Amino acid sequence: MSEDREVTIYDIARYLNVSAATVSRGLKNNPMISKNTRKKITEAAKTLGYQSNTFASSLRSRHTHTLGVLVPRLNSHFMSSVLAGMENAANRHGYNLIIAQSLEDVEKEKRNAATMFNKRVDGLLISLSYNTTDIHHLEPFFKRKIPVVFFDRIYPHEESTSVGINNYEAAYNITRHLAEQGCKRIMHLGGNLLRNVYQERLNGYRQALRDHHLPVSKKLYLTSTLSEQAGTEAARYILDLPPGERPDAVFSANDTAAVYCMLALKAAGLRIPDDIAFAGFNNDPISRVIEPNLTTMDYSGDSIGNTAATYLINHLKGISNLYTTDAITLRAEMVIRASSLKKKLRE
Amino acid sequence: MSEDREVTIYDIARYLNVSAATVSRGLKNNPMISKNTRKKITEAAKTLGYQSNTFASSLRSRHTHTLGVLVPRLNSHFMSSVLAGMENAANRHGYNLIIAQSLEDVEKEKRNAATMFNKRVDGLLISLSYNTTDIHHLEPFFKRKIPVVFFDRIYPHEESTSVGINNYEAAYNITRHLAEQGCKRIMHLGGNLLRNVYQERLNGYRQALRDHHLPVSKKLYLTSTLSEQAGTEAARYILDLPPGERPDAVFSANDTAAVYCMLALKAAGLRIPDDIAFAGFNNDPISRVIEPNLTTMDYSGDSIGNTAATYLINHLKGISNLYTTDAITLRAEMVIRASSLKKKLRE
DNA sequence: ACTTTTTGCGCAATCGGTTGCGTAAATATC
DNA sequence: GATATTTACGCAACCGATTGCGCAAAAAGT
Repeated sequence: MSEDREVTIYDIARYLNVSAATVSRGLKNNPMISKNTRKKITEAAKTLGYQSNTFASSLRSRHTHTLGVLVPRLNSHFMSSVLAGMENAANRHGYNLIIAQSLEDVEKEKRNAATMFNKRVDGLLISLSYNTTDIHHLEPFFKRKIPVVFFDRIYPHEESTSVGINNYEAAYNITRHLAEQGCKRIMHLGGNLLRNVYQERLNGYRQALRDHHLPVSKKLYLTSTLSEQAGTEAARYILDLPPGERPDAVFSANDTAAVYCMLALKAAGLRIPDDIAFAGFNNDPISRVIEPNLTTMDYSGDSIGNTAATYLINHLKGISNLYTTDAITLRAEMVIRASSLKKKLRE
Repeated sequence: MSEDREVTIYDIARYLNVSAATVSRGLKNNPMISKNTRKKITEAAKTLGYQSNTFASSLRSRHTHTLGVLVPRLNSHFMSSVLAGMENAANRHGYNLIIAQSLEDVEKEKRNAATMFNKRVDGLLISLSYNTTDIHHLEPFFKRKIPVVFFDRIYPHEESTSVGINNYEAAYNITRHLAEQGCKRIMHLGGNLLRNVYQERLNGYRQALRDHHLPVSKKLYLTSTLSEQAGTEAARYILDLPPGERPDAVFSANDTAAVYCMLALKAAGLRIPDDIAFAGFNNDPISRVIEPNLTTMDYSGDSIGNTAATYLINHLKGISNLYTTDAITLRAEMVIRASSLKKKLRE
């Protein structure tokens, strides 16, 4: 009952007068063992209260059924959805997640990558920190052929796959939407260009402006961390602009900055969308609470997480091959809400 | 360089002409080994590209430096803050987190608890699912003296500690605040009473009503999952009430339900707070975006996570003893915002 | 009845560190 | 200079499961 020793396969073996090898095989339902013996083993395991020791197993079999997940921050709506999706997929396939956050710091990212490696995760799911410039720290994984899947904030690498959305197209479409609403001076709140997602959104935004013969001005482009504070500061920036140079629309690379910018502008008396239209990115819960509701890009963190994890697991199981796939692009959908619908087009 | 074998302590041992035991001790900075040898070992480890194998180590040393975290859902603002806090504390102390979600399902919670046990986590941090009625599934942990810390949704157990806030008091205070604003018919949107947090909030709410000689009516109490939809439905319920029986204030056990209830009521033409005041719980980001801003209970998920993890780790390190502490109660602070400030008291 | 194939299981090495105990050399003690 | 103590390290037995190989018994084939 409450012994202090662990119950091992040897105990089961002794109990049933078979060898530990047989028990080991029996527990894994190896067809090499007769159905009868297998049943006896499973029963004995239950009555003895056997609990398999995962690392004894891992040590020998050289896989851990564990995936490493390395993210910039855990506490954003998007990221927690991603994690939820990953956990779901992993759990469904009998994998576990060991999760760490870099807090946007390369050094911590490196340390975390090292621990993950030492823990011998079967695969790595990673979204890069703000200021990661190279991925030398992932070399150990590549060397040992431990599959790496990038998601959201990706880094092109020939031995790994990335999962995300078409940020260029999404940004292009959302900017075009603003243009079609009659906006002439469309501003962009962007993030760190080291990260593909922000670079691509900027590119899409710019191209859409050019295609609609709208000004691509440095005054209409701000780069920041896209935090609440950054949103508020962007509002300040806009209000300080000479009236003639003020944007009549803002496309923010995330919802947080958009919403806090809106709040500040509203407080200053600007009307949204009539004085200034708004569009965000992420479809964060706050985008459905702010008034007017925020037009945004909806792409499910859940499916990104799910897809990335499932894909990684399929590779591990040999069902698919990660090395032949460069990128998986998920659908992103524009959700048009009141914040970008100019009156003249409404009626 | 790119060999396929792993670099082990034996390789280092051979390289330096010492024994593997010495290498093992040297790598852990065991003072039994001379400083000189230790330095040589660390250097050799670096040049050979040695990476420790965590489970070989865990197998023998019987601890994994890994904490299991079992939560209902990953993707809520509160929970992701908790996780961020835990990850921080764990990382700081050299521990890792393996995280799983029960999706509010006891069965999944049981399965997850079992895997965590099999992975031999050094400790368990758990917040119970919606419909967990007992904690038999945690017995293996108690039996093997693996420390368990409950957080937020706790379960009294003499061999484990819980970390949370004083829900009774918080609910009492927030209800009193509404009463002091002159609200006479205060409604409560509550959660499943199986979970202490909701039971205690209900108790606090009721006691405050009694103390202020306000009606404690079943009509003014709704229990739900506190989801967005539940919030909207609560609004429907309120609107369907005969005008004389309508509440003039709502205290919701979370912000999500409060906000979606507010949105629906506003859409129906009610004015907040004049027709109906509102208070929530959690200080979720949406509470600062909804108009009017929502009065709520602020308690930091981050500190709950941090405290719970730190406490567990200190126990593991022998710094403190978990078995002597029953509960750790963190501070919760009422944040009064416009949603609960009645005009007459404003001026 | 005799060979061939299949089935069911055991032997023993192995995965990569950890650690109690033993011991030789170096240093201290008197 | 002999004994006591300390320092620094090696030996070898683990930790608990996995797995290639071998072998006997049972089943199938002729």
